Amino acid sequence: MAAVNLDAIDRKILSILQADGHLSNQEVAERVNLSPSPCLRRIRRLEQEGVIRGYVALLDPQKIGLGLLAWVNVRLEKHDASSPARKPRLTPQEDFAASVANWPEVVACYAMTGEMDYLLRVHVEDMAHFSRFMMETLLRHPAVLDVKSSFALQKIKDTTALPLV
Amino acid sequence: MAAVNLDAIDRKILSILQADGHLSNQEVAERVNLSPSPCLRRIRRLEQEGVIRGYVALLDPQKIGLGLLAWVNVRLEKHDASSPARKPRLTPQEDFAASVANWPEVVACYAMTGEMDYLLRVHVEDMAHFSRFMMETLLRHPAVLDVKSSFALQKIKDTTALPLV
DNA sequence: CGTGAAACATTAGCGGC
DNA sequence: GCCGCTAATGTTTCACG
Repeated sequence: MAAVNLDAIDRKILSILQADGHLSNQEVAERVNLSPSPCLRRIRRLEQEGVIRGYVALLDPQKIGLGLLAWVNVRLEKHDASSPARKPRLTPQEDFAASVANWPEVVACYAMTGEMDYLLRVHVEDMAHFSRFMMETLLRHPAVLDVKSSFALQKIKDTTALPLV
Repeated sequence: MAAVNLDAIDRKILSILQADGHLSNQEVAERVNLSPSPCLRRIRRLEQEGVIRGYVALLDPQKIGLGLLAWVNVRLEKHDASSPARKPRLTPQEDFAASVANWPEVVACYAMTGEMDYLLRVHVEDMAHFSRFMMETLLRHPAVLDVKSSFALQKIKDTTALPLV
């Protein structure tokens, strides 16, 4: 969980693989001025330490028909401890988190500071689908008290590449 | 830009590569019950059509010392058209977008509906770094009128895999 | 860390359904 | 059109210096 020590070559490897995860080890080795085997050893080490969480293909939402991107702020009911006949199996938080895991249109969900409890990133086809998701899924969830939605008008920047400190 | 026609095998390939972009073509071919060459031809076609935008390595923010994740809502000054001595080179929107591209701690930025104009996702080491980013960079930007920040307390879900409709 | 060799993967051409 | 075979080329990976 704690931060890992990285030297300059490690950081260079990470920044290369953040930009293109499909480069061959040989290509990466060339760019960091190493021969293939030590470069591969570093990459495997970074994978095992969990610095590299994995490799993925990124898709274009428009091209697969997901034309609408929304952020939804969600507030949950406060766990009412005044009259619990018996202890519920799940807190509202646990119940909500478990549901979010099964909603594919929700690609990200964070518990947040501030007025609202959760921030969700939601990809859907269009406003009709968003409306259905809200009415039939999110607002029907027993733990959900209140929601506020905003919609993306324009993407200025969106990268999976983290700054290397 | 428009959505692309995908058959069941294309969707299966995409869902496999969204989960693991490092699988060999042979492995993918096996899982979709195709021999390697037609599978590779499909993957190359999906890449060329832009359905697959690219392949990347995902890093663990904690492991590289990025312990704080913030969302920042930004409101820009309204372009004052009442007394322009001469036309400025950039609108406040263009000016802000150009700056965001150069701030590595801002990994995502969307123009949004609602009260605030932009939503930024910001990865930094800790609150001291966040404070410096705000004071010395974001709030000093001439186009920025007003900001509101929230901080991630807990990650419930965060995936790059989009739902395949 | 680098070298070399075996094992493995990618990819283009061609024939068949 | 889309599939699958084959064969040449390129890549990964490991033992060893």
